[in-house]
Amino acid sequence: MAKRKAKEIDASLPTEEPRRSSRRKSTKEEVIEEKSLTAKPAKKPKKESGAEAATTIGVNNSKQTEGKSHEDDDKSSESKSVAQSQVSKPTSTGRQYWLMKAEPESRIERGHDIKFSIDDLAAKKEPEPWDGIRAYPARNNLRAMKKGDLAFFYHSSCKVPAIVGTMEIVQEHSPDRKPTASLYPDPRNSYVVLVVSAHNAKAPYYDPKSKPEDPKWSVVHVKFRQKLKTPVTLKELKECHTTKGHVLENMQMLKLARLSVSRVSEEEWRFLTGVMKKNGDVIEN
DNA sequence: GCCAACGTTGGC
DNA sequence: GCCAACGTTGGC
Repeated sequence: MAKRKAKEIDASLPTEEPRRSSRRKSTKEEVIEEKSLTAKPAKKPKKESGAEAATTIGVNNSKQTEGKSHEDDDKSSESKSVAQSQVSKPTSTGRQYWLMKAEPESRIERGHDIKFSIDDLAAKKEPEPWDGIRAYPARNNLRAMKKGDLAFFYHSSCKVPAIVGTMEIVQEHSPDRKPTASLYPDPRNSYVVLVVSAHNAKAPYYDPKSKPEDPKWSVVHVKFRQKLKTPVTLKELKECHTTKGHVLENMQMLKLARLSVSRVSEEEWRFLTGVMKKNGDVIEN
């Protein structure tokens, strides 16, 4: 995310998380509490911490039925465009690896700044929900994540696109429909706090098709692990990718450039962490 | 169900 | 800001 994720396509079940799309009329979910804070507007784009929001505003949590399947994956329309997801082959350790993109520079999406960098993640004290994923393939990858999996944190849409750190999946997918609060600029020189969710038309990731009863988008919660002293740039990744027979020849994020949440094979993970070590970073693992 | 138009992502 | 890639939409 940033979880902005990008959009990917794919199918599978609903999870939740709103992002953009058409409009639906919002229902009561959007509670709006107004407080004028002089604070600054919300920060992270894609993700937003639910916890934080919840406390700020205790709003509808009532429904959250998250129980409903997390598994359904495909409802036809959702599954039609599938991304080629390489089937996940179990790794020797049983742990899976991923690469998740976020935008470290400010960018406004539906009136909301989506910026989210490795430093922003590092500053979090609580598990961070990775939200904003609005493409099925990416969402499917989120749903395939298991607690304990590791992921590279990638900075996209910035001067030097690169893998800049690592994080751990600490909570498997859940609907993105939890109430989350965001601050929106108000004409009166203050900010309005709204409960944001996929079902709120004013939310940056609003998606009219995501119904509370059947969450379409999901989030996973991640925890910061480390920030690289020396990022592994997209440029380097591409050089490997285009080298015949290279370990990164089939790396998903390079084949599907627009996929914001991609799978990293064990071999790719080892190769890349090896590069990081050569660069002088200590990779805990 | 096909496909052209359109929109978005994201590197450059 | 441009543009290529690619997903989505919507008419037929």
